[in-house]
Amino acid sequence: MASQVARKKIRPAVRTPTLGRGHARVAALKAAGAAVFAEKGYDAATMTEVAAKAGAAIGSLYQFFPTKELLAASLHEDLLAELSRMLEEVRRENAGRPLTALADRLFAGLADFLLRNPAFTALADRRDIDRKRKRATRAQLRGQIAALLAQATPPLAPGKAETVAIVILQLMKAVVSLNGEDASIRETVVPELKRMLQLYLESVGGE
Amino acid sequence: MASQVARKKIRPAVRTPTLGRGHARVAALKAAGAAVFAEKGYDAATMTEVAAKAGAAIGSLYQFFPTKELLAASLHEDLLAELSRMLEEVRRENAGRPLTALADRLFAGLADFLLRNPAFTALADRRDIDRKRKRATRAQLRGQIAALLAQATPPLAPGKAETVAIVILQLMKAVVSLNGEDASIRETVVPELKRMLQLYLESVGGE
Amino acid sequence: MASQVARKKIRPAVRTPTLGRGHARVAALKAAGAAVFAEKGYDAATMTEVAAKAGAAIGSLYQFFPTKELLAASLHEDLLAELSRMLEEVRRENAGRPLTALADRLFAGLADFLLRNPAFTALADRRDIDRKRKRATRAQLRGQIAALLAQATPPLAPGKAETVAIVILQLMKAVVSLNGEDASIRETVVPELKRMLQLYLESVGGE
Amino acid sequence: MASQVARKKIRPAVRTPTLGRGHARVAALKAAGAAVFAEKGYDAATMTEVAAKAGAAIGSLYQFFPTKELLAASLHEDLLAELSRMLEEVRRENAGRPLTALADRLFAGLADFLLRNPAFTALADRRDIDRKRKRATRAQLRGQIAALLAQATPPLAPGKAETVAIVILQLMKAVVSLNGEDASIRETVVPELKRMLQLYLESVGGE
DNA sequence: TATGAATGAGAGTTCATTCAT
DNA sequence: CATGAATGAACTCTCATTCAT
Repeated sequence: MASQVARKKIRPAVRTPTLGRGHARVAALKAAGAAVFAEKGYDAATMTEVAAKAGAAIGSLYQFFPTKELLAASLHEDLLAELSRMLEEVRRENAGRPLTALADRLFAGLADFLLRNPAFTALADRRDIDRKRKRATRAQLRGQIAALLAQATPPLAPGKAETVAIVILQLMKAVVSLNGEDASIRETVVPELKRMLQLYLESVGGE
Repeated sequence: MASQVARKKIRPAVRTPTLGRGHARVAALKAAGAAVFAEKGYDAATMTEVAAKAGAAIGSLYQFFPTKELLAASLHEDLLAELSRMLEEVRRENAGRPLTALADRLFAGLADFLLRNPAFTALADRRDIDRKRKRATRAQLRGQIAALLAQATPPLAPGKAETVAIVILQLMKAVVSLNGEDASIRETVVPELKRMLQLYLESVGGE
Repeated sequence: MASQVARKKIRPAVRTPTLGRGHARVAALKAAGAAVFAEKGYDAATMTEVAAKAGAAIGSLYQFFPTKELLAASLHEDLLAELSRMLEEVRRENAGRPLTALADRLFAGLADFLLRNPAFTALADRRDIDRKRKRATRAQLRGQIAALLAQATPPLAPGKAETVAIVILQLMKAVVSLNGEDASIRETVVPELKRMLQLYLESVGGE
Repeated sequence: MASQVARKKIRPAVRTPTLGRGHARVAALKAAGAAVFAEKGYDAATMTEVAAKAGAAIGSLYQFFPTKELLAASLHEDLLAELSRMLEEVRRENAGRPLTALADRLFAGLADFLLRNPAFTALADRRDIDRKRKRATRAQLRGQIAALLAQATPPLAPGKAETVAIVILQLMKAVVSLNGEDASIRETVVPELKRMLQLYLESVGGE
């Protein structure tokens, strides 16, 4: 066969299946990937384990995701899109409400999303992704949240909205990271974080 | 990479050198380890690279740290000890001051420590360390901070102090994670996080 | 890459299509195969790439050529046949002419053929084909060329003709291999090789 | 361990052993590499087979030759150097002799070298090496042979010497390629090729 | 018959760890 | 103790080939 050597690498891309059965496969592979990445983190995750968990042969996995990196990227994109949809929905349903109410809803939505998709955290925190991509991704997320916050009544100034978006995102990470703790700690601290945010927002919104 | 298997596991203990020369060696190895772990993360770090960066032979590294895991643990312990010393110092020098002042000083100290010791974050966040060890470590850190906060004037209730300690720690992580961002973002958001904390502490301390 | 193993080996035979459509398919596949083999060599060539270049599905390629080996063999045969036709034509049109004129014509014909069919070289040089097949193929080619040379005026002795055929063939390879070189080199050296051959033939023919 | 992923690839280089026993290993590995490359060609050769033939573990092979490519390159360089030494020796010992004698000696030396080092042919003919490297290598070889020829009595004009060098080299390839043939063929044709060269050189030298 | 998904042996390569010198 | 060579399991990825649709 062709040299096993690293060949030209013509920028391989995720292959979209053309046949029906392929779609199910791809879905299973993605699910398995998400599970493994979530459990072990990107580095410690193994393509072999992903394939096994999906009940597929290793070659099948590679048919659709030509590299581990691409599998991760694809997963990340999917999750990002879902998150984006969720944010848009929150925006639609809560436009015009006061800032604190907005933040409450947003907080709940984010927490729900992150808890249901632990792979997102694992993939977003990777230290070895393209700086640009990382930056772009964050900018998009922040932008969307800022836009959401800007629709409060009274409205937040755009610059302020961006800052507040970042603050909220950071608090979200805190909430998520508390997930590894005892329930008693979680149940004590999470409400405090929320309360802290509310205090902060009141001070911000009243400006 | 899915942990390269540890072939055998007899004798798991960091060897403490007896001679002065040994101490220098160990120090160099630790410094190199910290640098590499900080730069690449635990998984992607390589024992070979650590040894090389320390100007030592790979065998020499293993003489003192029989396992990658043990090197990380040793490093982590060292940093924890240093952090502990720092916290104790803050406590000594600020006992009796109001809560907000305490928090300010603590915040500054923590930020300084974490920025000077990026390896700490890399090692503390590892997903694959002994759950127990992790828990114990956190408990110790939180306890120390809680003790510090309990010495405010007026004093915080012990239970409350523990909660606040966690909140502060989480905010610290946020500050640290903002380090990868543009300076402009950092300079806008970090003060806001501080302000948020102050608002929170005022509400807590006034109880 | 150390031949990817042929899993099973039942039914090894090129399927000949019955319909017109099939013929077009096969032709496209062969053309693609020739192109890929010529560009990358047998080992580095990929069945997938061949199919892609032919605009066919991989399954379609295997329908007609159950093995990479068989595709190569089929191609090789085709080219050999074409070469044979060409030699026959040269023989017909030049019978009775002096040896040097014959050689000139032969040289031109061979060069033209090899330059138009780079796959021939790629396939003929394979180190891993059946020794017997290789030998037989060469014998045929040499025989045909010897027969051609034997028709010169004055005629060459049969044994001598065989030897001269080999010499000519070797010189042809040289000409072909010079194709990767700068034009200036090619244009200087190729005429010299021809001149050398003429000198040699004069010495041979005058015996 | 560190990501199994293709990392930065900091231009790895062949490692020279520092300890005595390493030298023996490296020699064995090179010998095995030469044997396998010669037998199967670069593509079909396997690092595993090379290691096995050297009686070494695969990791040992990679300790000194971080890639298959580098092993091949190192081997090629060695052989080139040996060839170069041989040519220099021929030059030293035959300066001033007539062109035909020179060529005779050169021919014998080259044939001997190539027959003793079949890996050279396998490695020099690789289709996938850097065009520049290939060109440079050939230029060097030709230059050295041309220099040798220029020392004939009477001397060859430099431009002509370069051309003749190429002609000789091409004839050498022919000789080598005849090695796969029956002894009877080889013994008939090789002398003819030599005779052809002599005729050519007489015509060239007499200009 | 055409299509493309599925398969899995095998290739190149890495790195934690051991051990002779 | 120091050194660096030796080891080999495990990893990512490829591709000839098969087979369900």
